[in-house]
Amino acid sequence: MHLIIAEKNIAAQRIAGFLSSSGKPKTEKDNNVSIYRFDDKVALGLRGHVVEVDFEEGYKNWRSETHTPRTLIDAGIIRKPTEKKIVALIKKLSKKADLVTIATDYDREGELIGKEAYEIVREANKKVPVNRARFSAITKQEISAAFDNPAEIDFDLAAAGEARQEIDLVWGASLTRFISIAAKRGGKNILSVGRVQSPTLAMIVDREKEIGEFVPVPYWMLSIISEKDKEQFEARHTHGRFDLKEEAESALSGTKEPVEVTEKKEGSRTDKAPAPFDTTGYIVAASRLGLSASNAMRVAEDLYMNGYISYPRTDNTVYPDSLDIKGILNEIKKSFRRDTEWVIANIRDTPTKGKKTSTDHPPIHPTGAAKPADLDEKSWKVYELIVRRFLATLSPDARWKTLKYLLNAGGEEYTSTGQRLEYEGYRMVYPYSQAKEQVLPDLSEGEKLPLVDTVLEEKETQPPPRYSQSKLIQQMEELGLGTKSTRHEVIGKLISRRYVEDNPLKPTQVGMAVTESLEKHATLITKPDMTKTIEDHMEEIKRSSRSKEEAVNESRGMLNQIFDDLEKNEEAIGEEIMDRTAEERIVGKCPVCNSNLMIRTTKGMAQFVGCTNYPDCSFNLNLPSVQWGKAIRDDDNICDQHNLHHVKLIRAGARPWEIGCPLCNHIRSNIEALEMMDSVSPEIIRRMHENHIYSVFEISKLPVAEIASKMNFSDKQAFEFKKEAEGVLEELRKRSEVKKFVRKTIPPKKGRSHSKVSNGLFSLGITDLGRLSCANKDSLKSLKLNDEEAEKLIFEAKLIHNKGIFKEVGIPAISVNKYFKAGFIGPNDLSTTHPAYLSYKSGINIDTVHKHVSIICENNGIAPPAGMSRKTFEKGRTELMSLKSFEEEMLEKMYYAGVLNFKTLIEADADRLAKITGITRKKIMDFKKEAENNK
DNA sequence: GCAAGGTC
Repeated sequence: MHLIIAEKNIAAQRIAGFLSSSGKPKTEKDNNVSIYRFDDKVALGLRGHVVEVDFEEGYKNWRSETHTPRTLIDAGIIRKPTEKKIVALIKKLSKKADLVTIATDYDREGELIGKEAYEIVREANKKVPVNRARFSAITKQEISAAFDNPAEIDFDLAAAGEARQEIDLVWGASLTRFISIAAKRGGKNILSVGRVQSPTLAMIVDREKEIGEFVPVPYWMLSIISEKDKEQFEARHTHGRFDLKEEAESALSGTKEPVEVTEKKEGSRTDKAPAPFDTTGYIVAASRLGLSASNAMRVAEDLYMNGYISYPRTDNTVYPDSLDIKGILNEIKKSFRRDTEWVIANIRDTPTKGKKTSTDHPPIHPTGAAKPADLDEKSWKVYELIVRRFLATLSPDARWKTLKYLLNAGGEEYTSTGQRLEYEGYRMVYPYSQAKEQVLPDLSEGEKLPLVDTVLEEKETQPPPRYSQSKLIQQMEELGLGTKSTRHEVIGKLISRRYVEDNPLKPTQVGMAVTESLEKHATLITKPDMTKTIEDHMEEIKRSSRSKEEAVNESRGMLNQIFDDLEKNEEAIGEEIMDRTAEERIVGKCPVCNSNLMIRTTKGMAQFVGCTNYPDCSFNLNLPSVQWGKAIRDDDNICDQHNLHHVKLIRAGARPWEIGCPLCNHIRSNIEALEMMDSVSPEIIRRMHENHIYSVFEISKLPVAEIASKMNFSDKQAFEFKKEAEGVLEELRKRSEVKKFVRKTIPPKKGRSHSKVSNGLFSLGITDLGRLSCANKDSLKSLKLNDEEAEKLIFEAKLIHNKGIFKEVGIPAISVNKYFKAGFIGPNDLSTTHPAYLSYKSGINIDTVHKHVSIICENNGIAPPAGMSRKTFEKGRTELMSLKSFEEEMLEKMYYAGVLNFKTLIEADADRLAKITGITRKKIMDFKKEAENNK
């Protein structure tokens, strides 16, 4: 059997299709991995890398005393499977194989992925021959050729890839750990460092600095408006930019009618049809359609998976000769008939070419016809873009006619340029670039025209713009940072680490602080040059003029030197970062003491804005807890009234929640509770706010004397005011108990949210669990609860409420639970049931039961039943059990009826006892007689 | 818990 291993499932499927004699391989699933069988061959797809590098055992703990971040540099490196099912399947199939062909992508990483598969094959089968098929596109022609002329795995090329992996791991992991620990950050807040991400972040930080340091310089532009045959046109002064206003003004005053045409230049310009799409080119074009880099890649991936376009991750901008361009045109003609026919009729000699050729995949092009109805709106826009780009690369260049006039007005020289599309060319089918026609009237040299207007504009030089995602990706590509598949992910990583934010990209304080620390102490990792060096070394490894070990060890040496410096400065680095990031949490000045107000989080989940002068100043403002998102300062918005930065809560996968000004928010969220206090009026609220008191809670915490002086109250008034606040707090506490209870007890339904039910209860006057526990079932109908739910709500409330009462009088929770379990859920159940029965049912011994019953009775003003010792109780039980034909289960019934020994049996009324216990009167009479005799 | 690189 011949085993064929491709880089991914789809590739395996298509390769099998091209190689099979019938054209229809048999698809099977083995442990959820697809395999394709045909002609005694099996094709199987990997999922890219199926193993990953990691450190050997013993380096898991970040804060280990012995295995510090530095020790990672020389730690042993292992490779461990990440796709266990695929690895197992390869082993299983290898055992039966008599030939294995590695058919991974034709690039360095593909060679490494292939070598990984080779190692797995070898583990299971030492002898089977393994060869390598190389192809640049999965077309019938290339695949057949590759399998007809198989080659060998290039182990040197794979080793080059391994060197890259090991260097990235060692640098990334050791520096990430070091800087995170120095800045005391863990969990989700770690500070990551890497060969690609750190230089990328540095680019964004550098740009931000340039913008910050930019000093705008004013300049002046002068132009005139003239006309011919009522058609106006504009001309600019040939001096261009005037740096001095006086010069511009003197040129303006020198400008006089008539405007004379001194020169006319006509020409033409070729407007080249665009090159085929590689990944970067595609992302840039898609961003003009409003797609972010990661969205663009996701949509393209989806189109690829459905067979509409070719593989979207490619560095190639030159169509390979094997590409069946006519075939593709025929296919897309189904969806773009007119455009395709035009292209076929006007096709250029050879398709356009870009600057980059590579062996991995062809440029992105359509592979199948889609109709708008097959795709969602966004996918269709992208598909159309890719089809039109493909058509454009086969279309003739466009041509523009250009026209330039030189004009003289009173000795001042002006110029006007125009252009007109002479031949549309590729623009017929590719309407995405917005070059505009600029039409000028037809003038001849020597012609004199009127001066309609003059325009003197003051302008300013502009700072460079922040990077957009697509611009950054282009820049990364230029510097060799990342790959076609990872560049957009790197940006995502910087955002999720909170190093950068917004679009265009802006660094945060954390991003800047980390970059500056690294630039100071580990410059190498912040520069694109590191990637270049690694590339050079990889090239040498590939040519076997350097060994992998040599390259990795050289890199380790450099990293060790860096750590000499880092470890010396660990404390300073940590403090620098922590100081800088603290700044990001300051929202403004404390209205009480004018210190800084800062966003803080307690050890639990609570977040608030508090004064940095605490405990001397206790001013603080509540924020929603972390579960709603992490509170961060909104740099762009400041409250007009309180002069504080707005705050927003950010949470992965959710839109930011704009809290607005934290003080306004605090006032807003406390006003309702304040208004529950009878003595609160708008005037009182005004006085409170003046003294920075905003909530009922704050009133309850203030000393009476302070309330009196701040609010201008008498001591008695202040005392009452505080008491009232405490009352409201208690009321609120009970309400929140009810809310919590409702959430726990009743499942939410459409139109009946938890808060609707709670608020409904409040409006019925049911504001605590006690009231709910004795509510009428029917009165809850208005809350859209069915009978069963209303009953449940009341019953559960009773349980909780009564538990509270039991607890209050001093019955321990363990006993209460036993009573509840036995079905005694209220104080009345205890006071009206015989202690013997209570004890029997609950399993609590009689002394204890008696104590509990006495407590309840005392509290209700009832005389407690006579006491009974455990010994007496047990003796009575033995007596009853000794009766002839007395059965165990009768005990329960007797206890229930208050019969617990011979004495009480003899005293009991036989008829009543028979009725309660359901035991026949005759039997009871027998028992009574026997008891009498044995007394 | 860390990188960058594949792929989903």
